[in-house]
Amino acid sequence: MPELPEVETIRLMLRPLVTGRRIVRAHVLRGDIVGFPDAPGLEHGVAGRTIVELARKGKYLVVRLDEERDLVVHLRLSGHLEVVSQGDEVDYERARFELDDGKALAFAEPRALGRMFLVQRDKYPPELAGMMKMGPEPIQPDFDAAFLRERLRGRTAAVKSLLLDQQIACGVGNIYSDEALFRAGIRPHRRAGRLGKSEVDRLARALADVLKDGIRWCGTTLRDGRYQLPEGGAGSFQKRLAVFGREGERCRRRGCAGVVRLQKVGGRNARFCPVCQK
DNA sequence: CTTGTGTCCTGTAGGC
DNA sequence: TGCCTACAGGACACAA
Repeated sequence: MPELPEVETIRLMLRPLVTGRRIVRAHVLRGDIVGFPDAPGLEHGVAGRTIVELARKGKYLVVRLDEERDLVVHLRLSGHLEVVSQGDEVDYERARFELDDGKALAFAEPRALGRMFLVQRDKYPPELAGMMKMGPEPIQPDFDAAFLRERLRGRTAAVKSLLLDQQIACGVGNIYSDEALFRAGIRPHRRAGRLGKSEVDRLARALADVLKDGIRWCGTTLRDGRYQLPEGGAGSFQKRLAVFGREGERCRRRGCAGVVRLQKVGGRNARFCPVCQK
C-alpha cells in the first residue's frame, strides 16, 4: 500500500534521523526479505557504512551509503520503517540496522513480501531490473500529457491497469490510480488507447496533482492502520479520498447524487463515481 | 510486444 | 462463538 506519497513521507521523516549516521551492525531476522545478495552478504556489506542520504525512485526507497553502495528498500504492501531505541521491540521486524547514536533503523513487514537489496551503485543486479525499467514519476518534469499520450497510444488494456504499470509511470498504486481517474473524470475500465486528447491531458494533470496532495497530507493511512509515519501517527490523505474505500457511499462532489461503485479491472479492485466519470 | 492470470505471503474481514 | 475461506496489495513469472 505504500505508494509514492507514502514512501516520500517516510523518506522525509527518516532523513534527519539517519543521515550521517554510521551503521554499526545489521541483523537480518528473516532471510527471504533480502532480494540481493543474501542475508549474510547484506549484513556484512552495510556494517561500518555511513548513511549519506535518503533518495527515492517511485515506490523504492534508496538509502545511499558511502563506498558507492545503495541499500534499496521496497515496502510492497505492508512494509514499514522506523527508528527506535536499541532495546525496543518491533512487531514483525525483519531486519534491524544498529546506528552509532544508540538508535536502530527497523524494517518491519508482516506480509514478508517487502524486499531489501544491497547493491553497488554502478551495477544494479538483475533482481532490480524492474526498478531500472521504471518510467518517470508523474510529479517530475519529464512526465507530461504528451508523454502519457504516447505511452497509451494504441493500447487496448484498461487505463487503470496501465496506471499501475510502473514502466509507464512509476509510483502509482491502487489508491492513487483510483483517485487520479476520478479527478480526470475517466472510468477505470476505459481502454487506454481510446481516450481523447483532452482526457489524457486531464489524466496527466490529475496524476501529478493527486500524488502531490498525497505527499502534502503525509500519505494515506487506511482503517487497517498498516501505514504509519516513521515518527508515529497516521497520514491524513484518507480523509480526502474521493472514491478509494468509499464504495457504496455518496460521491463527494457537491450536488452529485452518484454512489461510488466497485468493479474488478484487470484483477484489481477499482472504485469510481458513475456520474462524474465517463 | 501485449494482455490477462496466477503466485508470493499472512493478517484479517466476512460468511456460515 | 468460532472456524474457515477469500481477499488485499505490488511486482513478477508465465501463458496465450
